[in-house]
Amino acid sequence: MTDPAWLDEREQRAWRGFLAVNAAVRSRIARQLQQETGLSSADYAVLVSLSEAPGGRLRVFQLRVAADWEKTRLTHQITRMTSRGLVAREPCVDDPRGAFVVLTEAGWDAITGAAPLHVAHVRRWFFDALRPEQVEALLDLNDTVLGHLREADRTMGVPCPPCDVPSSCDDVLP
Amino acid sequence: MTDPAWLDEREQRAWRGFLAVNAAVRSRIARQLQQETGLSSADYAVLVSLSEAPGGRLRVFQLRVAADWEKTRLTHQITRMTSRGLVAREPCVDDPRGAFVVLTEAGWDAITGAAPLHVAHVRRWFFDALRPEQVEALLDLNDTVLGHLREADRTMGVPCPPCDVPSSCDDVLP
DNA sequence: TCGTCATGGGTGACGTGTCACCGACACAGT
DNA sequence: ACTGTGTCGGTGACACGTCACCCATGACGA
Repeated sequence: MTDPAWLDEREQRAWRGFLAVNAAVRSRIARQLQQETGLSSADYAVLVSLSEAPGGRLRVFQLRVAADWEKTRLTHQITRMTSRGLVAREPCVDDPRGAFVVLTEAGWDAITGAAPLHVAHVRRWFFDALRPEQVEALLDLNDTVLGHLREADRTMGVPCPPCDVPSSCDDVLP
Repeated sequence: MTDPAWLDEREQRAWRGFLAVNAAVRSRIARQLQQETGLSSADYAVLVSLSEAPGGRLRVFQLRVAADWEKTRLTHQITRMTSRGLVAREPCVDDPRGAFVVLTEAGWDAITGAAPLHVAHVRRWFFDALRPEQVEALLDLNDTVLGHLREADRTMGVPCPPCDVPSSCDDVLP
C-alpha cells in the first residue's frame, strides 16, 4: 500500500478524471434535454422510474429507494412536478400515512417524448466514444464500487431497503 | 451498430451504474467533508485550485477554466466564500475590468486541514475497492471520453480555453 | 470619431437540494 | 393507559446552480 495520506499521480488523474468525465457528460445531456423538452435530469429520473412501475404508480418510499434519493429531495421534487401536472399524489388505502405517486397523462407524454432524445444524447456523448471492452471494464468497475459501498453499509448499521424495488438508478435514465 | 433508438441491456446497466456509482461516492464524500470541516465540495474544489496556483491567486476566468464551471456559478461561489472569509477579491492592475481571487489565511488553513480528510474519504469509498488494472481501465476510459467531448467541441464552434491553465478538474480534489 | 462586437465580470430571480424539525400512525414494553 | 421508538411523509429556511440580463473595457473597421 502506498502512503495513505495522499494520492499518487495515477490515482490523482484517475479520480479527477472520474469526476470531470461524469460532470461533463451529465451537464451536456441535462442541458440538451432541458432545452428540447423542458425536463430536468431529476424530472426525467422520476418519470422513468414511474414509467417502469406497473400502472405508473409507486409508493413514495419505493421511488426513493429506486432513485437512491434523500427523502426531502423527493418530496420537493414531487411537489414541483405535481404543480406542473406531470405526476399526481394519491392517498394509500392500506397505509393511512402512506402516499402514491402516479404518472399523469401529461407525464406519460413527457417521458415517451423525451426518452428517445435522451438515448440519443447518451449515445452521442458517451457510448459513441467507447469500445466494447471499455464498456465491459465500466460494468466491472461499477459492480466493484457499488458492492464495496453496500458492504460498508452492511457492516455498519445501515439496513437493507425497506421494500423490493427493481434496481438502483440515479439521475438520468435510461 | 445496434438500434440507435434505444440502449441494449449492457449499455443500460453500464450507463445507470456510471451515474449511480458517481452519485453515491460523491455524496458520501461530500457529506463527510461537510460535517468534518464545514466545506462543501464546491468550496473544496475552489480552495484546491487556488492552493495549486502560485501565491494562491488566480484570475477569475482561470479558475473558471480550471474547474470547468459556468461563469455565474463561480461568481456566486466566490461571493459566498468571500463573505465567509475563505477567499478575497483583488482588482487587477493590468486589466481594469479583470479581478483576482486570492486565498486568505483562513482559506489556507481550511484547505490544509481538509485535504488529508478528503484523501482518506476518496481512498475509503473509491480506491480501496479497486484493483490496479481497474484504475488503469478508468484512466483509459476518462481519456477516451474527454477526448471525444473535446473533439466534438472542436469540430463545432467552441474555441480553446482563453488561457493556459494547469488542467481540468471538476468538483472534488485531489 | 462613432458604432459594433467580443471579453471579463457581476446581479437578481428562480428552480433545485439539504438540514432541522414536525405530524400522524403503529407497535413495543411497562 | 402511557411512554418510547420506528416508519412514512411533509414543511420552511437556507445554500447552491442556472438563466437572462446588465455594465465596463478594449479592439476594429466605417
